[in-house]
Amino acid sequence: MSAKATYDSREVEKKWYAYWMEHDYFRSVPDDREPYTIVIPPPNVTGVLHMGHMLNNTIQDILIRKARLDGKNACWVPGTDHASIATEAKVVHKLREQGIKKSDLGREDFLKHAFAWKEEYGGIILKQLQLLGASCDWERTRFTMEPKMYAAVIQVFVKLYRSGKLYRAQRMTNWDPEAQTVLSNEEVIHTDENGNLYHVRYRMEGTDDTYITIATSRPETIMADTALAVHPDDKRYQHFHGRKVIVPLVGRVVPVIPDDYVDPEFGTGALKITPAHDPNDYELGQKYGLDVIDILTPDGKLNELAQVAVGLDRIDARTEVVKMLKESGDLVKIEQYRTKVGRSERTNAVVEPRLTLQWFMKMRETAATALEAVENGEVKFHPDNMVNMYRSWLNAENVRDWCVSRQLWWGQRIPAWYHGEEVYVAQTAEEALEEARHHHPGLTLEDLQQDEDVLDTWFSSWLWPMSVFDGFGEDKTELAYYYPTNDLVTGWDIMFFWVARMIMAGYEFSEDLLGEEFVAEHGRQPFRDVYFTGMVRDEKRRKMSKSLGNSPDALELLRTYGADGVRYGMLSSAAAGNDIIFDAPLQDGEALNESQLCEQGRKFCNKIFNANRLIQGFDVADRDPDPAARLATEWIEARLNATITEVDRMMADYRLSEAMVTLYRLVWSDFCSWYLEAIKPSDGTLSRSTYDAAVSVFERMMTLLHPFMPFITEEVWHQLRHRNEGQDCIVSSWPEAGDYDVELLERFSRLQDTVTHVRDVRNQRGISHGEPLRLAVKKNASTEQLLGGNAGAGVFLRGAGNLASVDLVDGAPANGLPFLIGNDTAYLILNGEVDLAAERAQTEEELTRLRGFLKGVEKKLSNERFVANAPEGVVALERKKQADAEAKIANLEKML
RNA sequence: GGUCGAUUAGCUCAGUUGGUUUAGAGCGUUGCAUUGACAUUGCAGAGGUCACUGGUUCGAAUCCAGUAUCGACCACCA
Repeated sequence: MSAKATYDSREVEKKWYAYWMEHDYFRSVPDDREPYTIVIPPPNVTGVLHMGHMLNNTIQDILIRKARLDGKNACWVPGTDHASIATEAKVVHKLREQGIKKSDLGREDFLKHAFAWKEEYGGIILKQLQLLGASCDWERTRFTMEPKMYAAVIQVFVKLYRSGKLYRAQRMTNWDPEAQTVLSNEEVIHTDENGNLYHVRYRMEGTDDTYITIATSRPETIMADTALAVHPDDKRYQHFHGRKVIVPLVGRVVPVIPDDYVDPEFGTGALKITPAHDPNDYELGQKYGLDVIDILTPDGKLNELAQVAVGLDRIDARTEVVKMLKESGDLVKIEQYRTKVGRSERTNAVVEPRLTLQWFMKMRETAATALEAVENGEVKFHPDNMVNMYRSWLNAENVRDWCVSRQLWWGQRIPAWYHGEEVYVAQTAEEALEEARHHHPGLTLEDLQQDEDVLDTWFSSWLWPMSVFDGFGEDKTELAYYYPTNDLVTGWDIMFFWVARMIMAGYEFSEDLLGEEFVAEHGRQPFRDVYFTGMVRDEKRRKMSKSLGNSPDALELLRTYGADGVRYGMLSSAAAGNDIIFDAPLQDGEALNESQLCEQGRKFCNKIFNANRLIQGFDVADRDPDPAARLATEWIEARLNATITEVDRMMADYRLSEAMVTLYRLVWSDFCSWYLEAIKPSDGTLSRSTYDAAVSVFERMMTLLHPFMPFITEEVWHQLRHRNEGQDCIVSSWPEAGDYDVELLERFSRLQDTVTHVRDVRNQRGISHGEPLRLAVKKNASTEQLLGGNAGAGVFLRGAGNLASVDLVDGAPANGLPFLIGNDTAYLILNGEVDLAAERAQTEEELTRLRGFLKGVEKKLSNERFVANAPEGVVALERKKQADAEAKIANLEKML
């Protein structure tokens, strides 16, 4: 037995993690067992562990450890994502600090820097996951930019191009002027921001004082205006139809177009049309054949076409243009206005609509397939109401083609080679050349120009469940064994980015890779179940993010509460899909928050640790068990089996949080508070059979708890039986739920109620627990069953309630305080006088409550339709309620 | 503007196809307890007309409709 009364998580965690690694317990290779597979949502290679990671990796670890205990071949594949724009932004930033500009470096040198950065910082997060206890197969660690995965991406691009799903087009796209790349719609975050609505007047051509006033939030783009628009029915502006107006500052003459796109209610009812810098205006421009005048440079400055404010950043240009408009008298007024501004998810730069030439993937058909997969249950969502969000993303009206090219260097370079206007898509330059030579026999490699752009990060992530098993390589053994994976655990915020696209990839490629026969048998889906975790938010319900600085230090948390404590804390408030609120630790502890839950987890570890110390401290002798211990042992076995049954059901339904809380109560309340107290011997010596039973129950509880709290359970598991190497909790078996005696559980709970009542009486009357009292129970068939025969019940009551005697009697004893055990009368005999009046009042209060209850039940039973329609069992139950209440009332009345 | 979700004890939340003695947990709170597992503790108590209004049903926290409040997501309103 350890001398310390406090559990030291750090030492234990370090020891067991190293031990598990040494024994290769996380390792998975294909064999005869049923596989159970999870692929990690690969964190950004330069990422640092935050609360969201802790939550979702805890859940994955619980699932994988449970599967391991179930005897499956559990395989959890870890890895990192190259996160093209996020990482490139970081590298650019770092280089800038060193005075190096990305453009001065060139692609190759830049990539050298990027890889150096990756070598230095990449994978820190994976080390941090180990501190959490994550039992990933680390030998399988993958990286989305490693050669094999790079090759898979290229292969897929070529295939999709050849099947006609990829195309290149000039489109209005979201441009990040800081990263100088295009963004997908999903990478743009729209938020409400304060802005101004500028009212600017345009003079009608050929007049001196006829003006039309428009409202715009972007005055700096008026130099790119190529028209004005008004609603055709708007009386105010009908005299402008067919006329031309003059754009202030630049003097361009542009037409006024009537179009019902314009909302006459908004602003002034007149709208400037700037096709180059607004998606809607672009549409209108297309419709009316307007010029597109792009006045912005790729880094968001005004170019020569703007004529004024040239060289200024668009933000500064706005100030300048407003000043100039003021001076020219064309600025009518400025209105305060709250507007949506789109910012880049990664750089936070204000996104500019910009006409660019990009690669797109056709989504309509693919999205329909992916939607179907979830609708028909081939992929199940937990919680299942997430399907609604998924549906709204993927339905034909909302889905748009996926812009897959990015103007970055850190990523898979698009395998397209150009010869003038011609495009050759192939795995390699040589293949592209070969193809090109069909048309131009004399070409050489120098004549072909590879696309400068790389692919969207998600264009590699969507292959993850297949590419981690080298599914695109020659050898399909691994893919055929592990695919489809079982569970995917991720936040709902990347449902479209990632989950949907993996499903698309699964349906798009699995048959190619594995064959018709395989997919007919196993399906095409990349995973069968998706567990959506909630977002971890702070106390103001803001999403935790580094930029807000509102995320607690994950490593500090692990140090303070231990991995088991943190895992407990993360999970205990995290029902699937629900956001969880995580506060920074509070000094006064007034409100419950997540770190308090971690504290609770830490206390739980300590409780387990001390329960083990108690058991280890018992002496054991070969003798008959104490009757109370025998009864308590039968009971705890039944409780354990009942709990396993419950927990099994919860785990199958992905109600992990509930399962853990159920086990918490079993350990703390049932096992420690009731069972251990019941078997605790007065002389410190336990019968062997009781000791063995206690150890056996404890051991099974440790296995049940192991997926949730792996370290403490492994530690105690070993100490309990002084186990040797190789006999380890992590690879033991999940306990089977045996049959249990419901009647026993019910009987024991009546005994517990009796004890509670005795303690309550002591509390109320200030009778110390040390003072023995006597209990007399009215003798009848039911109480004889409860207390007679098996002497254990009486001994148990005597011990737990400190009663000198427990007797079955016929009459009411003197100084007896009557109360009910179930429906039966009992008397607690005090050593002094009994305050009859107070007792009477209490009894009467109880009587009133019971009579009310009985009335309700009787009303129900007197309802003929209830008796006729309700199932037999329910009616019988109501009858029993009625009989019980009547018996209780009769007993109470007699007491009075 | 559209869609989805929430509203249960002071706080944070469970409540699994409507029915098990008239709702559960943790924390907080109140009272009592301290020399051998644990004060990172034990025992006990108080605390809820399940947002509101109607409806369906023999029966509703649970299903339906409406109202109120809050939240999330999507959407091109300059």
